[in-house]
Amino acid sequence: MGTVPTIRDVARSAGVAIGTVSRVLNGHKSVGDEVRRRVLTAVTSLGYEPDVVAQSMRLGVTRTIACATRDIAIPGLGSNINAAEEVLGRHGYILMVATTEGRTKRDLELLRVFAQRRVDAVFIATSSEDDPELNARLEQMKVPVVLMDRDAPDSLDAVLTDHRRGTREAAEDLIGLGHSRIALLTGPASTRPARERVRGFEEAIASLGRRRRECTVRLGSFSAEFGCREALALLSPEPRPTAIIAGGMEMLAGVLRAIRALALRIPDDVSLIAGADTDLASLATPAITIVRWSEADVGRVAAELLLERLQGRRIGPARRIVLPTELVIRESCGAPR
Amino acid sequence: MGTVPTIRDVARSAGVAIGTVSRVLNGHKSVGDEVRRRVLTAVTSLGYEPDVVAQSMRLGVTRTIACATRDIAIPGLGSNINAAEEVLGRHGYILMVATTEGRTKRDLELLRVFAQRRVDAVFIATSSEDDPELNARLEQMKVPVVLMDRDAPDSLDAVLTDHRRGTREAAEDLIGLGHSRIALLTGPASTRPARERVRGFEEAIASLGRRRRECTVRLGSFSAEFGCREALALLSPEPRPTAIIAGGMEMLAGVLRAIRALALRIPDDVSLIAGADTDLASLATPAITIVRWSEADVGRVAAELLLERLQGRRIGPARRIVLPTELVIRESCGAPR
DNA sequence: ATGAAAGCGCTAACAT
DNA sequence: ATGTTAGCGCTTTCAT
Repeated sequence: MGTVPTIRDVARSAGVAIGTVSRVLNGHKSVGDEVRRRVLTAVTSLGYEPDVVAQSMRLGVTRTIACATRDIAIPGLGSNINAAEEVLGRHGYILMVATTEGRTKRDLELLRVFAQRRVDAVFIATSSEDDPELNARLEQMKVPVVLMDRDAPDSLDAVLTDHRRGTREAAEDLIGLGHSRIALLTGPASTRPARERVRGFEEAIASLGRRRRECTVRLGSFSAEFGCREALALLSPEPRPTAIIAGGMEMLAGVLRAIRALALRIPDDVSLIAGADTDLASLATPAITIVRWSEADVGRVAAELLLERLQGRRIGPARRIVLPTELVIRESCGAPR
Repeated sequence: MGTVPTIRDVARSAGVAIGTVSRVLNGHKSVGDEVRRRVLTAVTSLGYEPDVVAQSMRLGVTRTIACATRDIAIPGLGSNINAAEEVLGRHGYILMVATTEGRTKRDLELLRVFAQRRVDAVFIATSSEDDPELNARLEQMKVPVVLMDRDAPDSLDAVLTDHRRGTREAAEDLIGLGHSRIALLTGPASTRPARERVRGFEEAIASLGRRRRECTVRLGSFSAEFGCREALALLSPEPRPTAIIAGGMEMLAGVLRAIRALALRIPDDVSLIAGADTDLASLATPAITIVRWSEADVGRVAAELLLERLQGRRIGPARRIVLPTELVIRESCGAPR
């Protein structure tokens, strides 16, 4: 038999009706011991595996969850997806992943693909929070959606990180050290992490009074390239910032490259605080002070929110869960010269 | 209408038969312009999205590809999956991902899940290549399988990396510098990358003559923890190795931690060469000499092999594609003291 | 306790 | 050019 066996083959081989096979496989009580045994024997001898596609069709659920992010290779995102996959997997769900490359068009395209594939839920870090069409489509989804580090549209569940507090504490630390020419580099204003970082930054530099004008904010992209380019532009001409906050998971590498290229010393020439706890941050010389949070927790919590919705344990309005950040002081900050 | 519209709803709304709707949607020529227009209007006004589950059931293909690896958060693996997802996505396939945590039991479990879900193909970096049951199941898969950096069972397509050459060149470089007490740290012998590194290493140290006995090989795990533990054990007692090759993508971080903990200097006290090109390797102080290869290429090539099989462009025997490595000399190696 | 049959949404073969 | 229908593999309702 060169073909994949179906429930019908099992039934024939066991000499029972297909309904009975189904009952055995799904653990229904009302099946005779002798019949059950025969069915199970047939199953193993044929190497039968139930067709999940057919089950999905019949049951109306796919036990599949979709996940869309900018790029899986970004340090923290792997941990995030890993963690989510782990809890989802324990409940029989499987993860479908796709990347958006930060293009809103691609978000829209993926939402459509996910709908067509009848996934049971989606979690997504959208490319932009202020695209009206994307927001509308997000709200029109027929399945639960959990936003990761995004808070619009606000009708959806979201798992957030307290970047505002993290950045505020980072800036306060720098100010405490005597800095006033501080630069914040982060992603596009259309994403919450960037906006929140700016808010936290502004809250902190308010204490600088009129000297706060010496501070700079550069928004644009979370990429290392952006970090490198902007740091280069910022640090080349005098007077240059005496401290930089690299607000994003990938950005540290870029900023570090710029600092090396200019042969600047940390923290003597420039103090540096990075977002995200990576091997690079902890093992760079000097070790880099960071705003730490757990992307694995984000993934885990997102998966749990999803499960609550899927299991009907929760039907109320959207929830937002804000996960904490922590400033980890290392050796990359000192007093300005 | 609170429910998801089906092709039947579209047909009713457009006043045609469902077969006609199907034909319009699938771009068959023999449909009148007027009718086509009516159908399309109905589709958009109802917000109809074809049910891919039903299509899969009917057509017998899911346009879904499964991917199993130890851990998505490992630096290179994200790039690998990213690249694969990108080429697969262009052809209408979507990726399902799952992690094995390096446990063979989990590989087996996933193979079964993938079979039940009727994925069209799978690519996998197995946890072990010498588990007879796993190998048997791999060969029994009814769909194309591509191995990533594994070469058993040999009836399957595989995309490999030339770790042997990479490690040989690394060791030769070290020997050229005057080292003879060289240690190689890498993963379990049940995986090809570890075995190949050992081969390359032994080829290189053969030139050492009887002094080759001073060299050490430690196999066990690709994890940073293993790297740290082994490096600690190796470097603590005298006489210690004068050079270490960290053979794995995650291992550099662990070895670096150990070296820091022992307050050793690179390259004065110990020379170091790492596998995989990470931000950490290029931005550490001193910058770390590495064996470079492209995980993104591995993912891309694997995806292309899969597509060839899926599109029937290839039916022959298994192919193995070996991707090159390159030794990138930086500042972490010097003459032994 | 078990069998028979309907039906999930779709495509393609067969009619007309 | 378009309508009708079988059937993909399964679960579940309805009989018996």
